[in-house]
Amino acid sequence: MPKLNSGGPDRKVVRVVPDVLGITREFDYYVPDAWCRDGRAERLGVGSMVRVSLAGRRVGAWVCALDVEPPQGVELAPLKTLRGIGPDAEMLELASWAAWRWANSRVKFLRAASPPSMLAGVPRGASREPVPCGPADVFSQAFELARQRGVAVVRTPPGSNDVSLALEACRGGDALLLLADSARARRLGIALRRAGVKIALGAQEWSVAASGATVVGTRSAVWMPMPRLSAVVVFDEHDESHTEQSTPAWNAREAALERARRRGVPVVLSSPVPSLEALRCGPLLRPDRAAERSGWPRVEVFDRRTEDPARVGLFAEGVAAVLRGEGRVVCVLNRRGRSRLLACAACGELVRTVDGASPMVLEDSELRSPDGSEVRPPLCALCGDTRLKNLRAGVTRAREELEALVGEAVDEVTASTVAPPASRVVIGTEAVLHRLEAADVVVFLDLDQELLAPRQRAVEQTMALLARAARLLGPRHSGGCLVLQTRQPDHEVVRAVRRADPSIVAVAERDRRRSLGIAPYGAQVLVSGAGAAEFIGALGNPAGVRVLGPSHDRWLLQADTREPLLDALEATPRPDSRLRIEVDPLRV
DNA sequence: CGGACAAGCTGA
DNA sequence: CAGCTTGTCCGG
Repeated sequence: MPKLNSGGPDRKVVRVVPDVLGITREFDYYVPDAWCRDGRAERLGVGSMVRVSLAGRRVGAWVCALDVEPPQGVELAPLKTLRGIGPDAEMLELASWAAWRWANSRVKFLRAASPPSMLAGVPRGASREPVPCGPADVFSQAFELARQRGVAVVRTPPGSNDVSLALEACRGGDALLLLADSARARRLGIALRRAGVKIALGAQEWSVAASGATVVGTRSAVWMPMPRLSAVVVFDEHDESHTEQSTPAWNAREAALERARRRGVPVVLSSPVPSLEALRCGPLLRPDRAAERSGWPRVEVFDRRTEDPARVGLFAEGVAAVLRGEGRVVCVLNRRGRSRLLACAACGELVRTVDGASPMVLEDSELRSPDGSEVRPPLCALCGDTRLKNLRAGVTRAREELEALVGEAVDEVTASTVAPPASRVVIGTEAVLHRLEAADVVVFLDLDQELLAPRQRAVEQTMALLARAARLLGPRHSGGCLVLQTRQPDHEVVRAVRRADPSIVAVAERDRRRSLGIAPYGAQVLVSGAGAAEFIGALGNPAGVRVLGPSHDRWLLQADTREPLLDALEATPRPDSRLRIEVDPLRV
């Protein structure tokens, strides 16, 4: 049978994915005869990166299949250039899955899985060095469980050592170690290298990873090649840094879980405050009560309701004594957004919705909830007094007050600050907790702002913030102190850190989210952008999917399970205008 | 994505 | 009906 379409008899034909956003199809090209003579055909394989001519222009492409049967009646073109090696078959498939999972282009994930600069080939991998065995502890138990069940969650006190868990993961093969920030990844990488583990640290060492190594890095490391992958650890799995902030807003924990499932290797998720998502994946291992307690700092709570309402300022009575002591003091005041917080000037009660979950603000002489569903006259729900006081003050104002209070210079740290703070006492937004390594006292000047933030995940985000503060403070015996200024001293978050028992929050949150049908007990997708209306129209009303909105030009899709929702998104044609689809949004 | 081409609008 | 805009299709 003559092959009219293959450019000649017995020509090798490969299938490629063009590196062009907006093209989802695959195309076939034949391998030029010259490549067969000079050995390039030998090097060509699934995952090779090439250049091809497509619709008259040169574009990059990934080879996704060899020796394919092209469709009849199509005149094939030759491959133009062999550029180097790229994502292997495993990662090509994972990228396809990720495209579905986060309702976005496969090309974006293939780019993430490609080397940062072209590589001709993979260096021969050295044989594995033996990794020293640690003592049988909670970490080895975690891996034993994970090997049986696929996934295990281990609750580690804040600031616990990454190295012993990492070494446990490296036993018996190459581990994928994902951390929430690059400084910590670098530190762990260096420690492992010292311990004799062959590692690839970050994307720059893509070729090392491809030759077989333990991979240490932040979220993007989940796309690194790992021919001998044997275990996965996600450190601080609850941390929002594991989620990419721009679209596609993929999450490294979820990607790692899927990658491990496909490879049949165990995953250990570690965190001082495990997410509900993690807790649903596998059994939880906890350190004993005494060990966990010793990992959290001492907590001091200032109940702001008990103060003279007429004189209540940013700093509680008595907190000054804590601030004037020795050592580094960090004050946290998140100033994000413009939302105000009102309290009764007579009794100190916060002005909030009936369910107590959100603050209400004064608009047109009426109190309104953030979603506008609740409106009432401007009086205190508890004592009926009409005098309401705005509790908000910005970081800059607070810094001046703080300087007056402690009688020394105070530096301010926000997300845009570059210079490291030099003063003993520092004030800032939560960015300050990311900027500093250690502190003796951390004061949350307005914990209620965090707890009452109009976000679905406000409670777990506050808990994560406190865990980060606890890391700065070090274990209990080091003498650090976590100070909380709040009008909700009985809130589950406050009880949880006081008792060093994150389960208190997990249980309360689990019940709340179950009853609301939100993640991880329900799937949510946020659709926005100029093309959103058109897209929602084209989506129609798929079975099991609830379409809410628009509110602020955004639609919220909800379903009991993720799969039918994602399948519906995949099947819906994209409009030409801008469209942002966020699966499992962190803020709704 | 970006080029090709078809269908639709405008002004003489 | 040339000359232009807008829309739809398709690429190997």
